[in-house]
Amino acid sequence: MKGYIINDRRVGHNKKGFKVAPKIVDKQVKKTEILHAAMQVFSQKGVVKTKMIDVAKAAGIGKGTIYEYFRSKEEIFAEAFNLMFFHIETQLADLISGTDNPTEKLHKLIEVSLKEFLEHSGDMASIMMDFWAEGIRNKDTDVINLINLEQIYSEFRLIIADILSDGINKGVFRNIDVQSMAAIIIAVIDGVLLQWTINKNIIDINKISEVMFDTLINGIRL
Amino acid sequence: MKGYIINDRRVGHNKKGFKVAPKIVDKQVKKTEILHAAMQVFSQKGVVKTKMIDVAKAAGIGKGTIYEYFRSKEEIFAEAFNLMFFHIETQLADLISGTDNPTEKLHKLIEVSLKEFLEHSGDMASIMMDFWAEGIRNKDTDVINLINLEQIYSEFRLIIADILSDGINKGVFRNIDVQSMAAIIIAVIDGVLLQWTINKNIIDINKISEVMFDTLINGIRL
Amino acid sequence: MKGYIINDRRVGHNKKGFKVAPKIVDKQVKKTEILHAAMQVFSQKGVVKTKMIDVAKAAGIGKGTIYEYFRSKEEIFAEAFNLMFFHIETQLADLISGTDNPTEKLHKLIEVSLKEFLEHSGDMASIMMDFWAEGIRNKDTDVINLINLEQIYSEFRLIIADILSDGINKGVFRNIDVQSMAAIIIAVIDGVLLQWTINKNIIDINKISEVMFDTLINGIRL
Amino acid sequence: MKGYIINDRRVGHNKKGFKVAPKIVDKQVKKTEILHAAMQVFSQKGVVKTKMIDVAKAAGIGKGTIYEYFRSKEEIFAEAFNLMFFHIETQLADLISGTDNPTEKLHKLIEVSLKEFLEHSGDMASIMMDFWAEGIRNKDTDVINLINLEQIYSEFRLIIADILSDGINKGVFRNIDVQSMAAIIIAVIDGVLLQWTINKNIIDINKISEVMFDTLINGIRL
DNA sequence: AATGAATGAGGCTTCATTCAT
DNA sequence: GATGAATGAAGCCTCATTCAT
Repeated sequence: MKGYIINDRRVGHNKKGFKVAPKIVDKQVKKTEILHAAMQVFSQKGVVKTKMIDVAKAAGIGKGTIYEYFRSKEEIFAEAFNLMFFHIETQLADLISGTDNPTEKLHKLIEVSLKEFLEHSGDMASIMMDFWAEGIRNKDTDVINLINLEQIYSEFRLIIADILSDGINKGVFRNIDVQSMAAIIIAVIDGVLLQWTINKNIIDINKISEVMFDTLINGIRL
Repeated sequence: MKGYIINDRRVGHNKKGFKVAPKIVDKQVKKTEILHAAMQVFSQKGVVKTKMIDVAKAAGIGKGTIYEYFRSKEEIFAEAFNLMFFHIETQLADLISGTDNPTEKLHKLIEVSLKEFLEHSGDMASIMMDFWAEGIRNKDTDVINLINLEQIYSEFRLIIADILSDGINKGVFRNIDVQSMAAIIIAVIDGVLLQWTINKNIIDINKISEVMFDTLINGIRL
Repeated sequence: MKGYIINDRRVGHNKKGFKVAPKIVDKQVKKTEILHAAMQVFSQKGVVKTKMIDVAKAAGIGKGTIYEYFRSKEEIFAEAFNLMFFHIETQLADLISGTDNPTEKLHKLIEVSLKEFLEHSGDMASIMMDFWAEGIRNKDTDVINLINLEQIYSEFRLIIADILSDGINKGVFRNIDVQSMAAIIIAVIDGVLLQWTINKNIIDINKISEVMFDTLINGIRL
Repeated sequence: MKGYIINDRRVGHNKKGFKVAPKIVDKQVKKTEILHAAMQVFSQKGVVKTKMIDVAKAAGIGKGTIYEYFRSKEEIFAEAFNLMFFHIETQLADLISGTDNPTEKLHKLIEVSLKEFLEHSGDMASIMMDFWAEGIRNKDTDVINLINLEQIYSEFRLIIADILSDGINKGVFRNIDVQSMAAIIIAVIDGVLLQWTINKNIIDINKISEVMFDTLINGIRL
């Protein structure tokens, strides 16, 4: 984890040599406020259609003020992107750490990623889809330095691969290719979120979640 | 001759019956040419970053000429989108119709969608991801009338649900919820394509395809 | 009169020395056809909003064909403009020549210009207003060479001034400034046509025509 | 300082109560500045030929700045149009209110509308003609909502009809149709302005003004 | 530090005119 | 002669970013 969020709150020094930390903390707080406002707007209008003035209004500040905290629109996007995935990763790590049972971990993983996630933070799913779309689009441009979809997915795959390896070692799962299986599990989750984004009414997340877990476990258990 | 298409059904007659000499251009063919040029550019720069002038240059025509064939940038996008999914659907239908065995059908479905598809039309995957991203982004705007992601996904789900129902009836698959399972199968394919788009080197499509099919069949067979 | 319409139908010669008049007549005829088609469209859409393709369609010919007969859109406009005023001038001259009585002449002038004119060629009024508007707008541009609003108005004033002078000589009218009075009479007619163009329902041409003539005669009679 | 207007009521407060330093620009004043610049250009090039960049240059600002004050080119036109007629109406009302004598009122009306008006604001006449031409052309389009030539003329007719009715009641004018006469009086003024616009040298406004008033009074007095 | 007025590069689209057939 | 496909100059407008206050 690159530590995008919990990062360099450097302690500054004024001309007279005294330490001045508070100001910098304030800056960080306000930056996060703007970020949250931006995410709010992103989820409503999509990244491309979101204008700087929209973000400013949502944050209750002036348009120019944004540039005190971010270099560009792209940077806002990138930081929001990273903030979101940091949240998700943290949430997942927490839930998974609640048990030692690999099957249980997978169950939680799917449940949290789909059911809980959608029910409690539906908006987030929309933003994620949008970030994701934007991430794809920008895979060959400058933003590549700011948002690293590749790294994020690698990390997710690693987490899941670990669970699977653990399950295999414990004799719960059969000896599958954990790298591929990890990719597949992430794929299903992403794919379902996508379909849900397209039409929230047709996709019955509860049923799908259940069927997915059943099939998965049936498919990989020893 | 900037690649005009010459064909034989072009000699028109004016009101007085005299032969006239209209330019020998099949509008439909040229339209398709432009569409292919556009898709080429889309796959390289992404839809949003593709400018009309880019499409024009790629098609070897003038900027204004595009508007002889398309009303707007959005229309080009929508038609390219539909063209692509028409191709995919046709391809899938063809392959699936080659056998009566539901298991075999699923195998082909996955293989074509992933392995074959990527190997033989890698660019298409990139465009599809991009279209898809764009489709999500525009789900609440005017484009909704031109590209209907919702309908396309419904059709895909239907095709797969039919295979599954057939398998259940034939006693090959256990009695799963076919709607959910269909959504899940599509989800995996989409999700894997996504990861592949993000990093083509890490995702081993052959392995994944195999693991996916194994797990799926293991998971749903009676 | 510059003779815009009745002009140089030159007799051409082909390579072998034989006279070939017919072709040239045809050209003139077709040119006039296009002109009439153009005027039709002008009256419906206004000059600026009329596109070459509109004129072509109205004339039942191809877009490019227009350029066989006219150098530019502006030339079409100018020739249509002149054609129209030539018609009007001819009509007026005809009517006025029907009597020797100056009062009668003024009566006819007003009646033809307003009542008859509007009743029988309402469309023409619209075009005229539009031509006129366009003439004003282009008073400082190239078109000045093609349409000469200035000359046309001078000619109109001359016709009316002659009637007035005649009336003064005959002891029917008092000794007014005929130049000014001529300008005024034209002004009323133009101004009423304008108001009629703006709202055809409110302006009662019959009443106005009557009141105008009464007031005028009352105002200038000896 | 490109001609910013500085005034004293500009110190704003943000949510937290701190003073902020907004640019010292009175939006309304600047809007009017742009409007005047636009009218300047309109009078020189005509409305249609006036481009946004022309207006920007004339106002000494950037192209984009215009859009901070006006939604579109059409809106600039409409507001300039209304501003102009507001000026005229105000001027007329002022002058007419200076006396109770209907004859005197008509005299002033004509004199102001022609002589004074032209002498002191010659440019305005050109713009008015142009606005007017544009108003005619756009009588069937969207602009109808912004500039209402119809309503403006109705108001003018009403003002004049009132004067005439007053004169008739006072036994100064004979019992003419006031509606028609009002239309006619406006018509003469418009028509004379038109001819003056076409050729400023030939039209002797002083003489015409005098002749017009004489003839009118002669024509309508009891 | 905060602001929003100002800006101009850049994009889409229109349409008069050209020209190969 | 007739045609309409092709074109690109030109125009309106958007919006991220700058910067004076």
